[in-house]
Amino acid sequence: MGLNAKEKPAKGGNGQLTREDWIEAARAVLIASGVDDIKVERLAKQMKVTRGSFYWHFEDRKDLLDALLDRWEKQNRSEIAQVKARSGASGADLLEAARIWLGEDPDYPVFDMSVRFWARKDRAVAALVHQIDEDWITLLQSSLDAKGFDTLESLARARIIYFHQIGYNALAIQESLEDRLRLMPFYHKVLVGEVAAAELEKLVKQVRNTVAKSPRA
Amino acid sequence: MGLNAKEKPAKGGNGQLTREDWIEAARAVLIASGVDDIKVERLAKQMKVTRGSFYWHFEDRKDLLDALLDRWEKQNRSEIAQVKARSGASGADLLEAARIWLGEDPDYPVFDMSVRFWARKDRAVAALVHQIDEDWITLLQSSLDAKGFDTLESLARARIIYFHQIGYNALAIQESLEDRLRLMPFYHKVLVGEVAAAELEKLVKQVRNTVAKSPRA
DNA sequence: CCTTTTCCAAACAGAAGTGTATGGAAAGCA
DNA sequence: TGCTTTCCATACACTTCTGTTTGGAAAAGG
Repeated sequence: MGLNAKEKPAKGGNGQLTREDWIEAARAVLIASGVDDIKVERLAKQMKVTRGSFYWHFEDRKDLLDALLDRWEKQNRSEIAQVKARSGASGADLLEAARIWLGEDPDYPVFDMSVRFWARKDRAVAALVHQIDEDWITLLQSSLDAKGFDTLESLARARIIYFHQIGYNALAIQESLEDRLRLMPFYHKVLVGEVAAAELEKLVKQVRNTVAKSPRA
Repeated sequence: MGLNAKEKPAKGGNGQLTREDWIEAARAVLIASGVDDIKVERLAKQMKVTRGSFYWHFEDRKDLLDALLDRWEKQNRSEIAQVKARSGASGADLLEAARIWLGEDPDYPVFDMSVRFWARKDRAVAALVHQIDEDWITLLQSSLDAKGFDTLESLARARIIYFHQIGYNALAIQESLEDRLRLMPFYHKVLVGEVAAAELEKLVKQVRNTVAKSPRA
């Protein structure tokens, strides 16, 4: 019920559907209601074609899901790389991570959670997710190491930061960005143990700009 | 595939199946693979009866799911009440919460996450989950208030603690209890800002006992 | 012992979904 | 223009799931 009517015709340029079109539609369903609701038949109906089209672009349903997972992996690796790249000797990695988690793709948190839940039913997905998690935590830990914490405390703090973010995504909290930004100084104080008022101020402004450019639905 | 063979006959005492038997089986499936995999037919096959039995005990599939959700709610409310009850003027609420989250039911975290994901497809579930979350956070915040933090910082800390726990559950991390207990002093230091070595030591012992009594599968 | 309940089996009706085989239009190329 | 490749429609076979109906065995009550 709801969006069974006319979606955007999309159609990758001319009148034809591309592989990407299918993946994008599947991603939307994954975000909206989870892997199990990704049905070839529904997607076809939604895109106003028959399943014949799908089975030309894809081997089978699993082929589509693999492509979707691949997308998630690429996005995460890209983000990790961005954080690594943008944080030089300044040691501002945490703020860079915050920028990613707060701004960018508005419905990425839900996408992420959907993949995490999907992982419970698929060993391969689970392995990939776990690997990405390790990379994130290691990145955060090394950043905290550079700040002077000893190894074990760095690990504890890195995990708190990362788990907190995942937990926040899991709760799918609907709060205004302003409310969340208001709490950020406290978050930073607790998690990193210092204030860094100037850098925080800069971050908040940047996040506001990013969000302004990609308004919510 | 896998557990299609002979489960425990269960059968609530004599040879008959009870409503609880069905709910328990459904809970197992929910934990293993999510709501969408709770199928009347599969449950019946697993319990070696026909669906005729199910439709005698339950109105329909939704009736079963409602019962399952009710179970989750009761368990959470009970836990919140326990934490409230056991923490008197000592202000040790956080450690009480930790005891609950670490010890008790070994696969509760997964149960919890399953419900959270289920909430994405069902407004009623979402509302209930959100309400429980609010209760937990409020409880934690009031505890931190009592420790002397001002209101806004208490909220930030409460959320970090709670989100961290949920995030930990979401990642479904397979680490030994020992490893996690080893990090606890750091967690406590970061999240609460003090050490409390004595109380922590007591908690760790109690958790070990609790787990020893209910061994993992 | 006879009659209700209680609990489940069996069979029916129907929806929704996957994958395959085949044909056909329309664009691309020669 | 004729041929081939690209992309999709149509139809078929099969599986899985829900919910209903009806009947029957077996315990419970009288």
